[in-house]
Amino acid sequence: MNSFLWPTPFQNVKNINKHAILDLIRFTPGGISRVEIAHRMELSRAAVTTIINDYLTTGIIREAESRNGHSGRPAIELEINPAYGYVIGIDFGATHLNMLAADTSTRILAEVEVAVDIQNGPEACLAEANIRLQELLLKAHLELKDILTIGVGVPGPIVSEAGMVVAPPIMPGWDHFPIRDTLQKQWGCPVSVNNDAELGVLGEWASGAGRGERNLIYIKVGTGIGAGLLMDGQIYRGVSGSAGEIGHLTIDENGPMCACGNQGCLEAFAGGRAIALQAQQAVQQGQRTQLVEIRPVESITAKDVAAAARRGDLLSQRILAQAGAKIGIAIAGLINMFNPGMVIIGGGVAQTGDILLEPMRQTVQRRSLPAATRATRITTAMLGRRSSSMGAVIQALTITLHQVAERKEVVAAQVTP
Amino acid sequence: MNSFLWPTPFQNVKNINKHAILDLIRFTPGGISRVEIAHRMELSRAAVTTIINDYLTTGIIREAESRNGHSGRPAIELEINPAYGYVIGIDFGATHLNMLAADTSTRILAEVEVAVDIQNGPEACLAEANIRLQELLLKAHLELKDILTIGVGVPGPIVSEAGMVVAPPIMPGWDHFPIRDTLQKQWGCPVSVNNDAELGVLGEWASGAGRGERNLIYIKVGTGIGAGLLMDGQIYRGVSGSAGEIGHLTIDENGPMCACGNQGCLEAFAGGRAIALQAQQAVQQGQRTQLVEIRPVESITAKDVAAAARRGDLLSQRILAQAGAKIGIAIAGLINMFNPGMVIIGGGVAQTGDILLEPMRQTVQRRSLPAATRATRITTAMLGRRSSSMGAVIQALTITLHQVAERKEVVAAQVTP
DNA sequence: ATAATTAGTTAATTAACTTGACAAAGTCTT
DNA sequence: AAGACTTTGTCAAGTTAATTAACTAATTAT
Repeated sequence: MNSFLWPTPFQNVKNINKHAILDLIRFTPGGISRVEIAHRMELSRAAVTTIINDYLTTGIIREAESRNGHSGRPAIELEINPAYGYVIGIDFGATHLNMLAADTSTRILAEVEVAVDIQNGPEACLAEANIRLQELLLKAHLELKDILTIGVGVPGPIVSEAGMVVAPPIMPGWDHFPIRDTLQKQWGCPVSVNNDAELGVLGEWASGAGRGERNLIYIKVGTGIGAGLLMDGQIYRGVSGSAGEIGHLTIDENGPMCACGNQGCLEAFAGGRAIALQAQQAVQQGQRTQLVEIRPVESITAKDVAAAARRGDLLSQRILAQAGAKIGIAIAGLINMFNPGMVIIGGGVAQTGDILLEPMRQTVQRRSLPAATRATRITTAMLGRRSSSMGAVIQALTITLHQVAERKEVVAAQVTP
Repeated sequence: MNSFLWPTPFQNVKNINKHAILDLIRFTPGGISRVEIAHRMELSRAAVTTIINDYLTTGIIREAESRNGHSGRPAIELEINPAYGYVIGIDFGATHLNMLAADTSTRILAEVEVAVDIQNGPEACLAEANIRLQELLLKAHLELKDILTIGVGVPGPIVSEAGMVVAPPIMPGWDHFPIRDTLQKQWGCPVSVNNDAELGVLGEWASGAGRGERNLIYIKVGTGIGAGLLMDGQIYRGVSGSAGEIGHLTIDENGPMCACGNQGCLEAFAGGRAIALQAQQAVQQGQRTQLVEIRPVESITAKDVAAAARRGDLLSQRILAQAGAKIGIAIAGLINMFNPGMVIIGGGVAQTGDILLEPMRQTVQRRSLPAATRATRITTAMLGRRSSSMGAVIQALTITLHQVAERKEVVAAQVTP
């Protein structure tokens, strides 16, 4: 028997089984039958039947084709009804904006990705988001009134109750700006604002590389570096929402200055801006590289470095390899401390592939406890640049679907004979 | 509204409220009344009454004196009945063995502490534990048959279902030894084996410096260095039980060799054995220190260094300060990654006090994100060397009390008139 | 065609909880 | 000091989510 340990009294949540069954249906690819639900939840088939009938009448789930097993009556697979409604997932990166439109069954209907600098401040960025949302809706053949909920990700520490960021290192002008309230008023539907790395781990867990893994770390390597933590099946945020902020781990006390004010932070070694800066300095020093073609020197970006590295530019490859090794140090620490089942590397810089990942893996191997490393697989994000926006979709669906699940079914008035 | 997120179907646990109420009573100092329970659990007073009456008839709890508030009928405080029974908590350190006897209300009745080297292997250590248990029982005026459950802590990664350690870095000869089964046979009562740092965080949370804190890290600095993690009110072990094993974080790739085979591990800088080794080498090099008095040089221990430092020995102070700074690096990492509300420093070496702690605090301050550090208090263990054995007591009580709570109350047969 | 097997439903029962009334035990007001 | 007020705890009746056990439904195996 596993030991009990609920040091904190259980938060009062009604209809636990109803909600759990809904999630079981949502997150089981290919559908799941009533018996299987009963088995997995340790409930009677009768109990499952009544709950499922309730969901069927609301239209939130539907019966799919029955998959015939080996013998006996074939089971009817249950799945989320895609036609129930639609949601939007938005990811504000430091330099990009990614938007997805999805139906209730998490199928992507349309995507929009544009370059937007988050340093332009909240008003400009949210206005841009509004324009792009219209574009996305047009592509998906939807209207704003069809949208049930919108999930939003931003690259900074969130106070989720307030729907805003506090003291974000790479979002100047956004501190305490009421992101959720502004968008909710602008669009007239529920909006949920979350940290992008957190949404990344959610997205990869629900429909990416981390399916079924209860202890998962998603590392977003972009302009900033942050980690989203899924621990024992729950997203972990810490006491003030800044858990997983690994971008400002000190890697070398005598390292380069970081935007946060400290010295030798991981981000100052391996963040997108740091990679660009190193390349620019190398060009100015006259080192041999394909990057000299880019003018002015200050316009060289991490993307350029990645592209040059893929074309065989040695300097670019060396810069990325060094960045990978530094990230590896942080990951080794994460693995020793968290002992996760999987680490997923995502974000713009990570799309460089093995040039960054190979030195990273080597550093992890060399620096972490064999006992922990053996249990941990390290992969790249399956959803690529869509990890976080997909997480935002999942989050939006979670809100919508569980709200429906809470609603008591209105039974038609019975006429006494 | 907080977002739902139960990605994994809820584990089937019956009588959640019954168990939660029991824990609420256990972990509320000074008792708690029925109304207050109803309020905290969001249950009706009537529901609480029936559950409480059930517990009262089993004798697991009792009514204490009523505390009169301001007006109205005074509430009756409920508390665990100390006379319900007794448990034992045992902590195997690397060099010491600490045992506590406690009643059901966590009051300590007796303590035994002896020097035992864990390197003597399981048979010798468990035999020694048996001898000392008799001594403890004698002191507490108890007999073995009075003991309900025994909790045991060991300094290595545990497979809790199996009750044994796997690949422990500092427990030669213990790998896969059936600790729980051996002790259970030896003593004839349920035995629970857990990691010592894990028990440390439990002990400090329940009756030490970490009361009421849902996100807590306990760091045990002794021969080995390990952390126990309490996250969102639950002990976190990771996928293979090695979460919190910070002793083998790489601090400096070119640092001294560690017993684990890697180079520059935290333990190789700041563990008890490393501190002793540094002192021995300094003496051999003829450095000025009070430690020259100890002969042979090889017998100098970390305890000697701590004692000399307190007496003003500069070399010893420098060694400890350097160790503190290295531990600070690891703690800064923990704070950035976990964003805990509190970090508690315990274990033998930590009892040195400010000589170790001050440089540690400074390093943490310098190396971690202000946003996270501001939310984190850093303290020393309130229970001192008893953190883990107290945790073992708590764990033993958890098992016993919740077992009683599971039992259906046998209602006396009703006689129909 | 019949037996065996597995899936889902129905009706009766059970257990945990809520609701609302009420008794119990105090303080506060005049 | 008497009554008003307040708060705690209990009781009885009703509600709801679940179980149990029998039953129907739809398929494969013989």
